[in-house]
Amino acid sequence: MKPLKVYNLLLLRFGPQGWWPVTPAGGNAPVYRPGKPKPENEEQRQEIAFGAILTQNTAWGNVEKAFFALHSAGIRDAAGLLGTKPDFLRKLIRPSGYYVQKEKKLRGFCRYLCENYPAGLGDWLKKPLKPLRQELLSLWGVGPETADSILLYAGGRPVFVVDAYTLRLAERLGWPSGSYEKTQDFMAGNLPRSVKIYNEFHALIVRLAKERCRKKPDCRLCPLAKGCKARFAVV
DNA sequence: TACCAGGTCCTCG
DNA sequence: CGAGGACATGGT
Repeated sequence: MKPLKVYNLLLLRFGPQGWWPVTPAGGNAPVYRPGKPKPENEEQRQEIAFGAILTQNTAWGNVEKAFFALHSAGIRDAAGLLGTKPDFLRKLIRPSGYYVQKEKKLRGFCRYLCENYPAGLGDWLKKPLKPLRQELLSLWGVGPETADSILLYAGGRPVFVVDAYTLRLAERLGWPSGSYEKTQDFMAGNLPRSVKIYNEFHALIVRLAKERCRKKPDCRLCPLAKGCKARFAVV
């Protein structure tokens, strides 16, 4: 089964997912927003970048708790974050796990942003794609998935995001799955170069992986069962 | 209780 | 390179 077919089946079954969730003006928790695929302002772009770091190998619900604490403390952007002391910031983001590492990652990202792109993340993310991605990857704590999530969801750049779910699905469907890059190249090579599709597809894969294509897959009612190698698996 | 979650870094061989 | 371990909280 080809990627575009899978995309259409998932979209048919689940509908638009409204990624990436961001906190509305005045709110204190991120919400999904189907129909509005772009961040509306600089604050939201930065929140997406923070979320991309905080959600590393972590359940999103725990990231939401961290955002709630950050927002309750009045921290909504890089400048605010840089105004905190390490110990205090660690406490705020503690529910998201790996809080000693993540405090460093967030602060490092914010420091780099403020020092090199005072006009903001939106400005930074307009640079030419290839070197821009390399620049993100050069930051400590920003790996391929985090960089690509920032590029796609905060920057609206055409980069397909691969995650653990995508690799698992690729494996089960018989797509290239050995490494991040192999799966990413395959997806990019078999889909229109569309930010809309990259955005929605990744979100739909996460939805499918949580609902059906778990580590122990439950293939009953899976919209992809018909063309999948693992189709006989049941909880 | 044990396993898992929208990874990344470091160290070895 | 690539495999293996460390990093950590909260939900089921």
